[in-house]
Amino acid sequence: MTKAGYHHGDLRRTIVSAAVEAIGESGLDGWSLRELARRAGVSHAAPAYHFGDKAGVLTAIAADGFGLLADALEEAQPDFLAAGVAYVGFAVGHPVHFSVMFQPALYRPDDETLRAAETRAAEVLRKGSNAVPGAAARPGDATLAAWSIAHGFASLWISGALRMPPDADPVEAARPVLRLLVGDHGSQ
Amino acid sequence: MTKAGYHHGDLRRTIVSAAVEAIGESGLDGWSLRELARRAGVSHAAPAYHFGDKAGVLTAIAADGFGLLADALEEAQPDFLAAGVAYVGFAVGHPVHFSVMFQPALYRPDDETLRAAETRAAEVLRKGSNAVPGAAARPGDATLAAWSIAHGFASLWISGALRMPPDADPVEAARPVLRLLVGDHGSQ
DNA sequence: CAGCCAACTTGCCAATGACAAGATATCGCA
DNA sequence: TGCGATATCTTGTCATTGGCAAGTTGGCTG
Repeated sequence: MTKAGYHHGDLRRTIVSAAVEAIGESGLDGWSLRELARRAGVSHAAPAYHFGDKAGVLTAIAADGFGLLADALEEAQPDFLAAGVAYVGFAVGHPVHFSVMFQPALYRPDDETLRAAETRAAEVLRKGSNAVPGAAARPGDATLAAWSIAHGFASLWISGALRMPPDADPVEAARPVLRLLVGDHGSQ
Repeated sequence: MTKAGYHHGDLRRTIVSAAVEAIGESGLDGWSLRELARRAGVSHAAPAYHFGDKAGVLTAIAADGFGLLADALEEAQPDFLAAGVAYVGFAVGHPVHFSVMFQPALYRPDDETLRAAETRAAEVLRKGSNAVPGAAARPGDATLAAWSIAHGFASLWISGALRMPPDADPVEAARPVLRLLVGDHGSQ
């Protein structure tokens, strides 16, 4: 609900973008509110007005992230394998959002905007998880397995633990891996 | 190679323990070198002598973590499902180590001690991964899948994203989930 | 045009990370 | 035993930061 056209225009969004960029460059604790203010050309306390503190900025990033993730997953429906691949694609494409999202200690998990996006993303996962072999017997486990393998692959890729060649395509690398769990059922 | 019996005795280990504890209480950026120094009863600059900076402390934590992980995995050999369960058990039992380990931006990935432990842990994964169905065709993918599902489950559990009841046992919850990938082959 | 309020700014303080220089205890060695 | 070398720790310092309080600006409304 940011009203555009004030002193700066849309400082809120500017700050979030700058934060994502800064974190991408210098890591999760290589940024400061004051640096964001400088980048945006405002005074050192301006960010605090919109976000309160650092956790506020990270809350906004996480909320954006869950929104983007939900979008990506919904677009891949109803092909569940494609949804898994999309999960990895989102994570690798937005590593800062992804990293923040799954460290709730960094932000305010009870934020309203955030929880809405979070719920939306979780729904897509639950809906499509019956494509996993053996899902009928224990549907909860199938959801967990699918979520886990996509999340794990994405996390490991981002962290660099997989030591892939720099030009490797994470999305194409993920597909055969996810297929080992989901099988060749493909859609539905 | 810390020689014990100096002024403090074993400040290096004391600081690492205090850091793990502090991070566990207040999160990854809720601690300071000065706080660790106070807890250990030394001057504010003492930690810097042993670790240089914050990244140095986190490097030590990550190295310890990879060592502990390698121990846990080796103990579970040759049952690959058990190794997966052990992976989750380590992560949930040492969430601070686990979180740090897979955020290389926080520490110095080229540290010697660290790389040794890291390599040892990676070896165990590679060795046992042929228990995954379809592993013969694409052994690399089977390793990735197994690592991903265990890593993903652990990460999601620690982050709280799974919204499990507080008394739930992560290790027992993981077993049927991992079995969906590994199958009932059990050992070797 | 008068007042109101959102959107900033200015000023401030304790805490921190990092560095430099000094102090001290232990150890090797004559 | 004594002495110097060295690892370990302390003291002092400085720029930077997060966060708070209080002031200011500029558009909007009635």
